[in-house]
Amino acid sequence: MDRELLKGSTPLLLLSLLCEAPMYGYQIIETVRQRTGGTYTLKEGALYPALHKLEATEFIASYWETQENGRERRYYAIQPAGEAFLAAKKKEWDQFVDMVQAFVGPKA
Amino acid sequence: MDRELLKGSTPLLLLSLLCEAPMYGYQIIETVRQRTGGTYTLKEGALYPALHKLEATEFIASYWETQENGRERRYYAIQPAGEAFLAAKKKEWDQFVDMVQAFVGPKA
DNA sequence: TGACGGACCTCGCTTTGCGATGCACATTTA
DNA sequence: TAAATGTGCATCGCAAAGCGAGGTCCGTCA
Repeated sequence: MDRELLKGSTPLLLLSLLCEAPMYGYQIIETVRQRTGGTYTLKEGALYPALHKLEATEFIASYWETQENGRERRYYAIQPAGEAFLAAKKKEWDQFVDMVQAFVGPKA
Repeated sequence: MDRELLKGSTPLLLLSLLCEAPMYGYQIIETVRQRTGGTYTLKEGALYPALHKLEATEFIASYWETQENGRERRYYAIQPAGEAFLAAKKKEWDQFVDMVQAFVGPKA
């Protein structure tokens, strides 16, 4: 998968996922990898900065949770502002797809 | 339109357009602007470098043509290798759209 | 003890679009 | 005739974002 295509779609993916349930970083990577059958492996160098940026703008919030074995995980949960932003981003995404498809033709 | 989304889709757009007919730079910009109803204005700073790169890899070829009034235009035409590349890119694009839609849900 | 995997993160590089700017010449308008 | 607009090419420095690589800590299991 051409990485350049991914640019800009990461926040959309992240917010969509977190809209289902709060998740922690490693879990997000694994979920994406599994759901795409391995075609898309979200990289840590892309994930964490994106997550932190989303948190800085208060579209998501994070909290640490301790597991039974004593280890910690940082969970991220979507916030109301994040849901609104997600809705807007999704609209933009649909427009974008329509636009490109107007040039390359619809999916074969 | 979020410019980050555009990244990576420019070669796809360009090759798709040139697959219809040879075009010159300014014409490409105008065509895109008109077909999208103004929502997407391809910028010169994005267009020319992309065009030149496509030419360097021999996916497209260029030639100068003199108009009746004496002015010159640089036309770009798709090459066989470019058509093959376009087909591959389009497949990748379809996959990409499917992938994202698997997360955000289908178009409303 | 040592390897593996879970889990967090950062840093420098590259790519790419954008905004600004520049140049040259034709046509239109004041 | 002079100025403004439009056509047409192009480059430069900047910002954003993904990537690869690297780093740290800790639990588990052989």
